[in-house]
Amino acid sequence: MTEQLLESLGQAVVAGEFDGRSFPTEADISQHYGTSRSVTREAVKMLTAKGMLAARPRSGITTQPQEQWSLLDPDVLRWMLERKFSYELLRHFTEMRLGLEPAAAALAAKNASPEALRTIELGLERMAAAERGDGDHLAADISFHVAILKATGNPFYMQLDELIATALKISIRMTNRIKGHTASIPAHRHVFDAIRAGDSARAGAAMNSILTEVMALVAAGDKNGTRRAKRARV
Amino acid sequence: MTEQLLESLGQAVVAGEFDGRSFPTEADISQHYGTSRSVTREAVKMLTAKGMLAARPRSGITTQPQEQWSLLDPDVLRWMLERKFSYELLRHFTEMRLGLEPAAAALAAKNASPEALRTIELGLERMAAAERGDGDHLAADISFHVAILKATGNPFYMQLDELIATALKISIRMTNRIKGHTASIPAHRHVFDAIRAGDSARAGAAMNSILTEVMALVAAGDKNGTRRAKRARV
DNA sequence: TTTTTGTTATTTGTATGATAAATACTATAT
DNA sequence: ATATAGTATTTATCATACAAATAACAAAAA
Repeated sequence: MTEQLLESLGQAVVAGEFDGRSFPTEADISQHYGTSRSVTREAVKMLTAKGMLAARPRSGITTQPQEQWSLLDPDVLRWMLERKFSYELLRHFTEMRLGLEPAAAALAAKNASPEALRTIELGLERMAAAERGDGDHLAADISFHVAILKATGNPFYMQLDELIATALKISIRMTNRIKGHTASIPAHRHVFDAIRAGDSARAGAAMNSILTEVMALVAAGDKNGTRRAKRARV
Repeated sequence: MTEQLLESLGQAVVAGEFDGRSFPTEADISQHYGTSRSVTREAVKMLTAKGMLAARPRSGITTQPQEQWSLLDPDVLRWMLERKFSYELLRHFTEMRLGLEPAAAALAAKNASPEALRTIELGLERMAAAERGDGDHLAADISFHVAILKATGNPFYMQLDELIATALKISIRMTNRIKGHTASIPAHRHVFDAIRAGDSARAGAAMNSILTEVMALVAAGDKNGTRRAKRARV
Protein backbone atom coordinates (compact mmCIF):
# COMPACT_ATOMS: atom_id res chain seq x y z
CA MET A 1 0.00 0.00 0.00
CA THR A 2 2.77 2.38 0.96
CA GLU A 3 4.63 1.20 -2.12
CA GLN A 4 1.71 1.98 -4.39
CA LEU A 5 1.27 5.43 -2.93
CA LEU A 6 5.01 6.07 -3.24
CA GLU A 7 4.79 5.08 -6.88
CA SER A 8 1.78 7.27 -7.57
CA LEU A 9 3.17 10.30 -5.80
CA GLY A 10 6.63 9.87 -7.31
CA GLN A 11 5.25 9.74 -10.82
CA ALA A 12 2.94 12.66 -10.16
CA VAL A 13 5.80 14.82 -8.92
CA VAL A 14 7.99 13.94 -11.89
CA ALA A 15 5.16 14.59 -14.29
CA GLY A 16 4.94 18.06 -12.80
CA GLU A 17 1.36 17.73 -11.66
CA PHE A 18 2.12 19.84 -8.62
CA ASP A 19 3.88 22.98 -9.73
CA GLY A 20 5.52 25.00 -7.03
CA ARG A 21 3.64 25.28 -3.80
CA SER A 22 0.41 23.62 -4.86
CA PHE A 23 1.26 20.27 -3.28
CA PRO A 24 -1.59 18.85 -1.24
CA THR A 25 -1.47 18.38 2.52
CA GLU A 26 -1.22 15.02 4.23
CA ALA A 27 -4.94 15.18 4.82
CA ASP A 28 -5.71 15.84 1.15
CA ILE A 29 -3.44 13.05 -0.04
CA SER A 30 -4.94 10.60 2.42
CA GLN A 31 -8.44 11.46 1.30
CA HIS A 32 -7.58 11.46 -2.40
CA TYR A 33 -5.87 8.06 -2.34
CA GLY A 34 -7.96 6.57 0.44
CA THR A 35 -4.99 5.81 2.64
CA SER A 36 -4.49 6.32 6.33
CA ARG A 37 -2.31 9.13 7.52
CA SER A 38 0.44 6.73 8.60
CA VAL A 39 0.77 5.34 5.11
CA THR A 40 0.68 8.79 3.59
CA ARG A 41 3.35 10.03 5.97
CA GLU A 42 5.66 7.09 5.28
CA ALA A 43 5.35 7.57 1.52
CA VAL A 44 6.04 11.30 1.82
CA LYS A 45 8.98 10.52 4.06
CA MET A 46 10.50 8.30 1.41
CA LEU A 47 10.05 10.94 -1.29
CA THR A 48 11.66 13.39 1.09
CA ALA A 49 14.62 11.02 1.42
CA LYS A 50 14.85 11.00 -2.37
CA GLY A 51 15.03 14.79 -2.41
CA MET A 52 11.75 15.31 -4.21
CA LEU A 53 9.64 16.71 -1.38
CA ALA A 54 10.10 18.74 1.77
CA ALA A 55 7.63 19.09 4.64
CA ARG A 56 7.38 21.83 7.21
CA PRO A 57 4.73 22.57 9.81
CA ARG A 58 2.15 25.06 8.65
CA SER A 59 3.74 25.42 5.18
CA GLY A 60 2.82 21.88 4.30
CA ILE A 61 4.52 19.71 1.74
CA THR A 62 6.38 21.30 -1.14
CA THR A 63 8.10 19.89 -4.21
CA GLN A 64 11.84 20.43 -4.31
CA PRO A 65 13.59 21.84 -7.38
CA GLN A 66 14.68 19.16 -9.78
CA GLU A 67 18.37 19.76 -9.09
CA GLN A 68 17.89 18.23 -5.69
CA TRP A 69 16.28 15.00 -6.81
CA SER A 70 18.46 11.94 -6.25
CA LEU A 71 18.92 10.92 -9.85
CA LEU A 72 21.14 8.08 -8.70
CA ASP A 73 18.15 6.52 -6.99
CA PRO A 74 16.75 3.89 -9.35
CA ASP A 75 13.16 4.85 -8.53
CA VAL A 76 13.72 8.48 -9.34
CA LEU A 77 15.59 7.72 -12.55
CA ARG A 78 12.90 5.30 -13.66
CA TRP A 79 10.17 7.85 -13.04
CA MET A 80 12.15 10.42 -14.98
CA LEU A 81 12.80 8.15 -17.93
CA GLU A 82 9.25 6.86 -18.06
CA ARG A 83 7.29 10.02 -17.47
CA LYS A 84 9.67 12.77 -18.47
CA PHE A 85 11.91 11.23 -21.08
CA SER A 86 14.19 13.51 -23.00
CA TYR A 87 17.27 12.94 -25.09
CA GLU A 88 19.01 15.50 -22.96
CA LEU A 89 18.48 13.31 -19.89
CA LEU A 90 19.65 10.27 -21.80
CA ARG A 91 22.71 12.17 -22.95
CA HIS A 92 23.54 13.21 -19.41
CA PHE A 93 23.16 9.66 -18.24
CA THR A 94 25.39 8.38 -21.01
CA GLU A 95 27.99 11.00 -20.10
CA MET A 96 28.09 9.48 -16.66
CA ARG A 97 28.33 5.94 -18.01
CA LEU A 98 31.25 7.20 -20.07
CA GLY A 99 33.02 8.04 -16.85
CA LEU A 100 32.05 4.95 -14.91
CA GLU A 101 31.95 1.96 -17.19
CA PRO A 102 35.38 2.21 -18.82
CA ALA A 103 36.88 2.58 -15.35
CA ALA A 104 34.83 -0.40 -14.21
CA ALA A 105 36.01 -2.47 -17.14
CA ALA A 106 39.61 -1.55 -16.37
CA LEU A 107 39.13 -2.57 -12.76
CA ALA A 108 37.44 -5.79 -13.79
CA ALA A 109 40.47 -6.64 -15.88
CA LYS A 110 42.56 -6.46 -12.73
CA ASN A 111 40.18 -8.09 -10.28
CA ALA A 112 37.70 -10.38 -12.00
CA SER A 113 37.40 -13.79 -10.39
CA PRO A 114 36.98 -16.84 -12.65
CA GLU A 115 33.28 -16.96 -11.79
CA ALA A 116 32.81 -13.26 -12.51
CA LEU A 117 34.63 -13.70 -15.79
CA ARG A 118 32.37 -16.57 -16.68
CA THR A 119 29.32 -14.43 -15.92
CA ILE A 120 30.53 -11.76 -18.30
CA GLU A 121 31.11 -14.39 -20.95
CA LEU A 122 27.63 -15.73 -20.35
CA GLY A 123 26.22 -12.27 -20.99
CA LEU A 124 28.15 -12.12 -24.22
CA GLU A 125 26.82 -15.51 -25.27
CA ARG A 126 23.30 -14.41 -24.50
CA MET A 127 23.84 -11.37 -26.73
CA ALA A 128 25.06 -13.59 -29.53
CA ALA A 129 22.08 -15.91 -29.07
CA ALA A 130 19.71 -12.97 -29.16
CA GLU A 131 21.36 -11.83 -32.37
CA ARG A 132 20.32 -15.16 -33.87
CA GLY A 133 16.79 -14.50 -32.70
CA ASP A 134 17.07 -16.70 -29.65
CA GLY A 135 16.40 -14.70 -26.49
CA ASP A 136 15.97 -11.14 -25.35
CA HIS A 137 18.61 -8.80 -26.68
CA LEU A 138 17.88 -6.12 -24.10
CA ALA A 139 18.18 -8.47 -21.14
CA ALA A 140 21.40 -9.92 -22.57
CA ASP A 141 22.99 -6.52 -23.03
CA ILE A 142 22.05 -5.54 -19.48
CA SER A 143 23.47 -8.74 -18.03
CA PHE A 144 26.77 -8.12 -19.82
CA HIS A 145 27.19 -4.61 -18.50
CA VAL A 146 26.07 -5.51 -15.00
CA ALA A 147 28.41 -8.50 -14.91
CA ILE A 148 31.34 -6.19 -15.52
CA LEU A 149 30.30 -3.92 -12.66
CA LYS A 150 30.08 -6.96 -10.40
CA ALA A 151 33.48 -8.19 -11.56
CA THR A 152 35.24 -5.09 -10.28
CA GLY A 153 34.98 -6.32 -6.70
CA ASN A 154 34.42 -2.68 -5.80
CA PRO A 155 31.19 -2.19 -3.83
CA PHE A 156 30.66 1.30 -5.23
CA TYR A 157 30.64 0.10 -8.80
CA MET A 158 28.68 -3.00 -7.83
CA GLN A 159 26.02 -0.76 -6.33
CA LEU A 160 25.35 0.79 -9.69
CA ASP A 161 23.89 -2.40 -11.15
CA GLU A 162 20.27 -1.54 -10.54
CA LEU A 163 20.76 2.01 -11.75
CA ILE A 164 22.43 0.93 -14.97
CA ALA A 165 19.89 -1.85 -15.52
CA THR A 166 16.99 0.54 -15.03
CA ALA A 167 18.36 3.08 -17.42
CA LEU A 168 19.48 0.60 -20.05
CA LYS A 169 15.97 -0.77 -20.26
CA ILE A 170 14.84 2.58 -21.54
CA SER A 171 17.94 3.91 -23.21
CA ILE A 172 18.68 0.87 -25.31
CA ARG A 173 15.12 0.90 -26.55
CA MET A 174 15.70 4.48 -27.59
CA THR A 175 19.04 4.08 -29.27
CA ASN A 176 17.82 1.02 -31.13
CA ARG A 177 14.95 3.04 -32.42
CA ILE A 178 17.05 5.86 -33.74
CA LYS A 179 18.76 3.92 -36.45
CA GLY A 180 17.65 0.37 -35.98
CA HIS A 181 20.94 0.05 -34.21
CA THR A 182 21.69 -3.03 -32.18
CA ALA A 183 24.61 -3.32 -29.80
CA SER A 184 27.70 -4.54 -31.57
CA ILE A 185 28.74 -8.04 -30.55
CA PRO A 186 32.36 -7.72 -31.73
CA ALA A 187 32.86 -4.55 -29.70
CA HIS A 188 31.50 -6.26 -26.62
CA ARG A 189 33.63 -9.31 -27.23
CA HIS A 190 36.62 -7.01 -27.46
CA VAL A 191 35.89 -5.78 -23.95
CA PHE A 192 35.53 -9.30 -22.65
CA ASP A 193 38.78 -10.45 -24.26
CA ALA A 194 40.68 -7.56 -22.72
CA ILE A 195 39.24 -8.25 -19.28
CA ARG A 196 40.06 -11.93 -19.56
CA ALA A 197 43.59 -11.04 -20.62
CA GLY A 198 43.88 -8.79 -17.58
CA ASP A 199 44.62 -5.83 -19.83
CA SER A 200 43.15 -2.84 -17.99
CA ALA A 201 44.02 -0.20 -20.51
CA ARG A 202 42.58 -2.14 -23.43
CA ALA A 203 39.44 -3.08 -21.48
CA GLY A 204 38.83 0.55 -20.59
CA ALA A 205 39.45 1.71 -24.14
CA ALA A 206 37.17 -0.93 -25.59
CA MET A 207 34.35 -0.04 -23.24
CA ASN A 208 34.97 3.59 -23.99
CA SER A 209 34.50 3.01 -27.67
CA ILE A 210 31.19 1.21 -27.09
CA LEU A 211 29.88 4.13 -25.08
CA THR A 212 31.22 6.71 -27.50
CA GLU A 213 29.15 4.97 -30.12
CA VAL A 214 26.07 5.07 -27.87
CA MET A 215 26.77 8.71 -27.21
CA ALA A 216 26.82 9.49 -30.91
CA LEU A 217 23.43 7.85 -31.33
CA VAL A 218 21.97 9.73 -28.41
CA ALA A 219 23.37 13.02 -29.66
CA ALA A 220 21.82 12.31 -33.04
CA GLY A 221 18.46 11.68 -31.39
CA ASP A 222 18.86 14.85 -29.40
CA LYS A 223 19.25 16.87 -32.58
CA ASN A 224 16.14 15.33 -34.09
CA GLY A 225 14.21 17.07 -31.36
CA THR A 226 11.57 15.77 -29.05
CA ARG A 227 8.86 14.63 -31.45
CA ARG A 228 10.47 11.25 -31.91
CA ALA A 229 11.10 11.01 -28.19
CA LYS A 230 7.43 11.48 -27.48
CA ARG A 231 6.45 8.80 -29.92
CA ALA A 232 9.01 6.43 -28.43
CA ARG A 233 7.91 6.98 -24.89
CA VAL A 234 5.42 4.14 -25.00
CA MET B 1 13.41 13.00 16.81
CA THR B 2 13.11 10.73 13.82
CA GLU B 3 16.42 12.12 12.59
CA GLN B 4 18.16 11.30 15.84
CA LEU B 5 16.79 7.79 15.88
CA LEU B 6 17.79 7.34 12.23
CA GLU B 7 21.29 8.44 13.14
CA SER B 8 21.51 6.14 16.16
CA LEU B 9 20.16 3.12 14.34
CA GLY B 10 22.24 3.75 11.23
CA GLN B 11 25.44 3.96 13.24
CA ALA B 12 24.49 0.90 15.28
CA VAL B 13 23.88 -1.16 12.16
CA VAL B 14 27.15 -0.09 10.58
CA ALA B 15 29.03 -0.79 13.79
CA GLY B 16 27.65 -4.31 13.59
CA GLU B 17 25.87 -4.17 16.92
CA PHE B 18 23.11 -6.33 15.52
CA ASP B 19 24.63 -9.32 13.87
CA GLY B 20 22.39 -11.37 11.69
CA ARG B 21 18.87 -11.86 12.94
CA SER B 22 19.28 -10.34 16.35
CA PHE B 23 17.75 -7.02 15.38
CA PRO B 24 15.16 -5.80 17.86
CA THR B 25 11.46 -5.44 17.07
CA GLU B 26 9.66 -2.15 16.64
CA ALA B 27 8.45 -2.46 20.19
CA ASP B 28 11.95 -3.04 21.56
CA ILE B 29 13.41 -0.13 19.67
CA SER B 30 10.63 2.18 20.80
CA GLN B 31 11.15 1.20 24.39
CA HIS B 32 14.93 1.36 24.22
CA TYR B 33 15.06 4.81 22.66
CA GLY B 34 11.92 6.13 24.27
CA THR B 35 10.24 6.94 20.97
CA SER B 36 6.72 6.32 19.81
CA ARG B 37 6.02 3.57 17.35
CA SER B 38 5.35 6.08 14.55
CA VAL B 39 8.79 7.59 14.92
CA THR B 40 10.40 4.18 15.12
CA ARG B 41 8.60 2.98 12.02
CA GLU B 42 9.58 6.04 10.00
CA ALA B 43 13.22 5.69 10.97
CA VAL B 44 13.21 1.99 10.10
CA LYS B 45 11.50 2.83 6.82
CA MET B 46 14.31 5.20 5.91
CA LEU B 47 16.99 2.65 6.74
CA THR B 48 15.05 0.18 4.64
CA ALA B 49 15.16 2.66 1.76
CA LYS B 50 18.92 2.83 2.22
CA GLY B 51 19.15 -0.94 1.90
CA MET B 52 20.35 -1.56 5.44
CA LEU B 53 17.25 -3.14 6.94
CA ALA B 54 14.33 -5.25 5.84
CA ALA B 55 11.07 -5.81 7.73
CA ARG B 56 8.67 -8.70 7.40
CA PRO B 57 5.70 -9.69 9.50
CA ARG B 58 6.50 -12.27 12.11
CA SER B 59 10.22 -12.36 11.19
CA GLY B 60 10.69 -8.85 12.42
CA ILE B 61 13.38 -6.47 11.30
CA THR B 62 16.62 -7.87 9.92
CA THR B 63 19.86 -6.27 8.85
CA GLN B 64 20.68 -6.64 5.18
CA PRO B 65 24.08 -7.88 3.98
CA GLN B 66 26.51 -5.07 3.46
CA GLU B 67 26.54 -5.55 -0.32
CA GLN B 68 23.03 -4.15 -0.42
CA TRP B 69 23.71 -0.96 1.49
CA SER B 70 23.43 2.17 -0.64
CA LEU B 71 27.01 3.33 -0.39
CA LEU B 72 26.18 6.21 -2.68
CA ASP B 73 23.89 7.58 -0.01
CA PRO B 74 25.86 10.24 1.89
CA ASP B 75 24.42 9.10 5.23
CA VAL B 76 25.48 5.51 4.71
CA LEU B 77 28.93 6.46 3.48
CA ARG B 78 29.43 8.80 6.40
CA TRP B 79 28.44 6.13 8.90
CA MET B 80 30.80 3.70 7.22
CA LEU B 81 33.72 6.09 7.19
CA GLU B 82 33.16 7.24 10.74
CA ARG B 83 32.35 3.99 12.45
CA LYS B 84 33.85 1.37 10.19
CA PHE B 85 36.77 3.08 8.55
CA SER B 86 39.17 0.96 6.58
CA TYR B 87 41.76 1.72 3.96
CA GLU B 88 40.08 -0.84 1.78
CA LEU B 89 36.89 1.21 1.82
CA LEU B 90 38.87 4.35 1.11
CA ARG B 91 40.64 2.62 -1.75
CA HIS B 92 37.34 1.50 -3.25
CA PHE B 93 36.00 5.00 -2.98
CA THR B 94 39.07 6.44 -4.61
CA GLU B 95 38.76 3.91 -7.42
CA MET B 96 35.34 5.32 -8.10
CA ARG B 97 36.57 8.90 -7.98
CA LEU B 98 39.19 7.82 -10.49
CA GLY B 99 36.39 6.96 -12.87
CA LEU B 100 34.18 9.94 -12.18
CA GLU B 101 36.27 12.99 -11.57
CA PRO B 102 38.50 12.93 -14.64
CA ALA B 103 35.38 12.50 -16.75
CA ALA B 104 33.80 15.37 -14.86
CA ALA B 105 36.82 17.58 -15.43
CA ALA B 106 36.74 16.76 -19.13
CA LEU B 107 33.07 17.66 -19.28
CA ALA B 108 33.64 20.84 -17.34
CA ALA B 109 36.23 21.88 -19.91
CA LYS B 110 33.53 21.67 -22.54
CA ASN B 111 30.63 23.14 -20.61
CA ALA B 112 31.79 25.37 -17.78
CA SER B 113 30.02 28.72 -17.67
CA PRO B 114 32.06 31.80 -16.75
CA GLU B 115 30.53 31.78 -13.27
CA ALA B 116 31.29 28.08 -12.79
CA LEU B 117 34.84 28.69 -13.97
CA ARG B 118 35.18 31.51 -11.49
CA THR B 119 33.95 29.24 -8.69
CA ILE B 120 36.60 26.67 -9.52
CA GLU B 121 39.23 29.40 -9.51
CA LEU B 122 37.95 30.59 -6.17
CA GLY B 123 38.44 27.09 -4.78
CA LEU B 124 41.97 27.13 -6.09
CA GLU B 125 42.64 30.49 -4.49
CA ARG B 126 41.27 29.22 -1.19
CA MET B 127 43.67 26.29 -1.41
CA ALA B 128 46.57 28.63 -2.02
CA ALA B 129 45.48 30.80 0.90
CA ALA B 130 45.24 27.77 3.16
CA GLU B 131 48.74 26.81 2.07
CA ARG B 132 49.93 30.13 3.47
CA GLY B 133 48.15 29.30 6.71
CA ASP B 134 45.13 31.43 5.93
CA GLY B 135 41.98 29.32 5.98
CA ASP B 136 40.88 25.71 6.06
CA HIS B 137 42.76 23.52 3.64
CA LEU B 138 40.19 20.73 3.80
CA ALA B 139 37.25 23.00 3.03
CA ALA B 140 39.19 24.61 0.19
CA ASP B 141 40.05 21.29 -1.42
CA ILE B 142 36.44 20.17 -1.18
CA SER B 143 35.16 23.38 -2.74
CA PHE B 144 37.56 22.95 -5.66
CA HIS B 145 36.45 19.40 -6.43
CA VAL B 146 32.77 20.16 -5.95
CA ALA B 147 33.01 23.24 -8.17
CA ILE B 148 34.23 21.05 -11.01
CA LEU B 149 31.33 18.67 -10.58
CA LYS B 150 28.95 21.63 -10.69
CA ALA B 151 30.65 23.01 -13.78
CA THR B 152 29.83 19.94 -15.84
CA GLY B 153 26.23 21.04 -16.22
CA ASN B 154 25.37 17.36 -15.93
CA PRO B 155 22.86 16.70 -13.16
CA PHE B 156 24.26 13.23 -12.47
CA TYR B 157 27.72 14.55 -11.74
CA MET B 158 26.29 17.54 -9.92
CA GLN B 159 24.43 15.15 -7.63
CA LEU B 160 27.67 13.68 -6.41
CA ASP B 161 28.71 16.84 -4.61
CA GLU B 162 27.47 15.83 -1.20
CA LEU B 163 28.89 12.35 -1.56
CA ILE B 164 32.33 13.59 -2.57
CA ALA B 165 32.30 16.26 0.10
CA THR B 166 31.36 13.77 2.79
CA ALA B 167 34.06 11.36 1.80
CA LEU B 168 36.75 13.96 1.26
CA LYS B 169 36.27 15.20 4.78
CA ILE B 170 37.43 11.84 6.03
CA SER B 171 39.69 10.68 3.24
CA ILE B 172 41.77 13.83 3.02
CA ARG B 173 42.30 13.68 6.74
CA MET B 174 43.57 10.14 6.27
CA THR B 175 45.84 10.75 3.32
CA ASN B 176 47.30 13.79 5.03
CA ARG B 177 48.06 11.66 8.02
CA ILE B 178 49.89 9.03 6.05
CA LYS B 179 52.77 11.20 5.00
CA GLY B 180 51.87 14.65 6.14
CA HIS B 181 50.84 15.05 2.55
CA THR B 182 48.86 18.08 1.46
CA ALA B 183 47.10 18.37 -1.86
CA SER B 184 49.38 19.76 -4.51
CA ILE B 185 48.45 23.24 -5.63
CA PRO B 186 50.27 23.12 -8.99
CA ALA B 187 48.49 19.90 -9.93
CA HIS B 188 45.15 21.48 -9.12
CA ARG B 189 46.06 24.63 -11.02
CA HIS B 190 46.90 22.46 -13.98
CA VAL B 191 43.35 21.07 -13.95
CA PHE B 192 41.90 24.54 -13.73
CA ASP B 193 44.02 25.86 -16.59
CA ALA B 194 42.97 22.99 -18.84
CA ILE B 195 39.29 23.55 -18.03
CA ARG B 196 39.59 27.26 -18.67
CA ALA B 197 41.31 26.52 -21.97
CA GLY B 198 38.46 24.19 -22.89
CA ASP B 199 40.90 21.33 -23.28
CA SER B 200 38.91 18.24 -22.27
CA ALA B 201 41.67 15.71 -22.73
CA ARG B 202 44.19 17.67 -20.74
CA ALA B 203 41.67 18.44 -17.96
CA GLY B 204 40.82 14.76 -17.65
CA ALA B 205 44.46 13.74 -17.63
CA ALA B 206 45.39 16.34 -15.04
CA MET B 207 42.59 15.28 -12.73
CA ASN B 208 43.56 11.70 -13.31
CA SER B 209 47.07 12.38 -12.16
CA ILE B 210 45.83 14.03 -8.96
CA LEU B 211 43.73 11.00 -8.13
CA THR B 212 46.44 8.56 -9.08
CA GLU B 213 48.56 10.31 -6.50
CA VAL B 214 45.80 10.02 -3.90
CA MET B 215 45.41 6.37 -4.83
CA ALA B 216 49.09 5.73 -4.21
CA LEU B 217 48.82 7.23 -0.76
CA VAL B 218 45.75 5.21 0.07
CA ALA B 219 47.35 2.03 -1.18
CA ALA B 220 50.36 2.76 1.02
CA GLY B 221 48.10 3.20 4.02
CA ASP B 222 46.33 -0.02 3.13
CA LYS B 223 49.60 -1.91 3.29
CA ASN B 224 50.39 -0.47 6.69
CA GLY B 225 47.43 -2.42 7.98
CA THR B 226 44.57 -1.37 10.18
CA ARG B 227 46.34 -0.32 13.36
CA ARG B 228 46.98 3.15 12.05
CA ALA B 229 43.44 3.32 10.73
CA LYS B 230 42.06 2.57 14.16
CA ARG B 231 44.12 5.29 15.72
CA ALA B 232 43.00 7.72 13.07
CA ARG B 233 39.36 6.94 13.51
CA VAL B 234 38.93 9.58 16.18
C1' DT C 1 3.40 55.07 7.24
C1' DT C 2 6.43 51.60 8.94
C1' DT C 3 7.85 48.46 12.28
C1' DT C 4 7.20 45.67 16.00
C1' DT C 5 4.67 42.60 18.77
C1' DG C 6 1.26 39.45 19.98
C1' DT C 7 -2.58 36.34 18.58
C1' DT C 8 -4.63 32.79 15.87
C1' DA C 9 -5.25 29.16 12.70
C1' DT C 10 -3.19 25.64 9.95
C1' DT C 11 -0.21 21.90 9.15
C1' DT C 12 3.23 18.68 10.30
C1' DG C 13 5.25 15.98 14.31
C1' DT C 14 4.55 12.67 17.91
C1' DA C 15 2.04 9.55 20.80
C1' DT C 16 -1.26 5.77 21.66
C1' DG C 17 -4.39 2.05 21.03
C1' DA C 18 -6.83 -1.09 18.15
C1' DT C 19 -7.42 -4.18 14.26
C1' DA C 20 -5.82 -6.60 10.00
C1' DA C 21 -2.59 -9.31 7.46
C1' DA C 22 1.25 -12.16 6.93
C1' DT C 23 3.93 -15.95 8.33
C1' DA C 24 7.22 -18.77 11.28
C1' DC C 25 6.43 -22.15 14.48
C1' DT C 26 3.94 -26.08 16.64
C1' DA C 27 1.03 -29.82 17.18
C1' DT C 28 -1.70 -33.09 15.10
C1' DA C 29 -3.09 -36.47 11.93
C1' DT C 30 -2.08 -39.44 8.18
C1' DA D 1 8.29 -38.84 7.60
C1' DT D 2 4.99 -35.79 5.52
C1' DA D 3 1.16 -33.09 5.10
C1' DT D 4 -2.26 -30.20 7.33
C1' DA D 5 -4.33 -27.19 10.37
C1' DG D 6 -3.98 -24.15 14.04
C1' DT D 7 -1.54 -20.66 16.96
C1' DA D 8 1.23 -16.98 18.26
C1' DT D 9 4.17 -13.21 16.94
C1' DT D 10 5.32 -9.30 14.38
C1' DT D 11 4.72 -5.93 10.96
C1' DA D 12 1.03 -3.19 8.29
C1' DT D 13 -2.63 -0.24 8.47
C1' DC D 14 -6.14 2.60 10.49
C1' DA D 15 -8.12 6.08 13.63
C1' DT D 16 -7.78 9.66 17.02
C1' DA D 17 -5.77 12.91 20.04
C1' DC D 18 -2.54 16.19 21.36
C1' DA D 19 1.97 18.85 20.85
C1' DA D 20 4.96 21.89 18.30
C1' DA D 21 6.08 24.95 14.80
C1' DT D 22 5.04 28.76 12.01
C1' DA D 23 2.74 31.62 8.38
C1' DA D 24 -0.79 34.90 8.22
C1' DC D 25 -3.08 38.38 10.33
C1' DA D 26 -4.21 42.08 13.57
C1' DA D 27 -3.12 45.38 16.81
C1' DA D 28 -0.12 48.50 18.89
C1' DA D 29 3.80 51.41 18.88
C1' DA D 30 7.25 54.32 16.70
